[in-house]
Amino acid sequence: MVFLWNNYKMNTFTDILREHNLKATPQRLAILHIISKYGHINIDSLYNEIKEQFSSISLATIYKNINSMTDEKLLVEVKLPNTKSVYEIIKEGHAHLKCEACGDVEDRSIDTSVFSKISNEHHFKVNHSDVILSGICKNCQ
Amino acid sequence: MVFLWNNYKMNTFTDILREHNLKATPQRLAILHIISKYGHINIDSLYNEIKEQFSSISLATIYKNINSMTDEKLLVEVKLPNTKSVYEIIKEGHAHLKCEACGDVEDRSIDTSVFSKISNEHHFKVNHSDVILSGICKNCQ
DNA sequence: CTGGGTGCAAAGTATTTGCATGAAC
DNA sequence: GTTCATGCAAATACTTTGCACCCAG
Repeated sequence: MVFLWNNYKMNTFTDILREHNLKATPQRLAILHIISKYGHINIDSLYNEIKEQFSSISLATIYKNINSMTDEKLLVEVKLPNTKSVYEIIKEGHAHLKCEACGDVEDRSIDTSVFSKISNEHHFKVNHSDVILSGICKNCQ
Repeated sequence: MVFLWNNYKMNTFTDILREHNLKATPQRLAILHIISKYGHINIDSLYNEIKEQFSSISLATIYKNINSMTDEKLLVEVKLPNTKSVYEIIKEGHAHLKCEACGDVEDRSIDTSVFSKISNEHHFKVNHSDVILSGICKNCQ
């Protein structure tokens, strides 16, 4: 699914924001657009990219919005080893493959049966899983 | 394996530090002792606990040591959702179960075949895995 | 119109750095 | 004796907050 900077998708993000009790401001739409363009992004890169459209946007606005969207479960923070966190639009169960050479992060679907197994064996009710595999990607090998 | 504050174990940590090109200072031995006592700990708790033995220890010393021991692959940082990172002595493949109610973090061994599968299918050479399952632990249910 | 959002500047937190002294080996 | 570690204070980096103004609904 590719998100484009057009009316159809802007309306989609508008709707999504409203469903999450957030007003659809141009800054928020731009944040969502950029995140969906890259899949996941860190605060600094997001700030740099969004400044091209909103030259006077404040870093505080970025932080406030990332936090409110995260609180409303629209975004999720992915904490990565040896790098800054990235943020992405929430979606279900996938692993992150982080290349230690080029820094690139890919999403991969994952068989979650291991987790339900742990869940059952240890009577631990799993609500959310974070799986990050660090290594060397295909291109860098 | 239980680590105790006795000569045997202190010598062990002394050796481990030297094997990692680090001098075995009392502060470092205390840090390792405390980490092994709890399994994993965040910077603030570590600082508070270590002050009981070294009342004048500096936070900078904690940071420097955690960083050097992490650089030398003696410790590893575990980044957790919605909480500060904890540090633990490096050991192989285990998942972290983090209780969203009481905040406790448990280690569980994990079947890594899923990861080798991803590895093979996507030609990604996995060096390290971080698996964090967030949910509700047995006691808090 | 009303409530929430934005941008700025300032305040907080967290982490790192420089340097003189001191300890490990 | 050398080299590296410690502890302090200062610097830097990162994130949040307060407030006046503004815009989405």
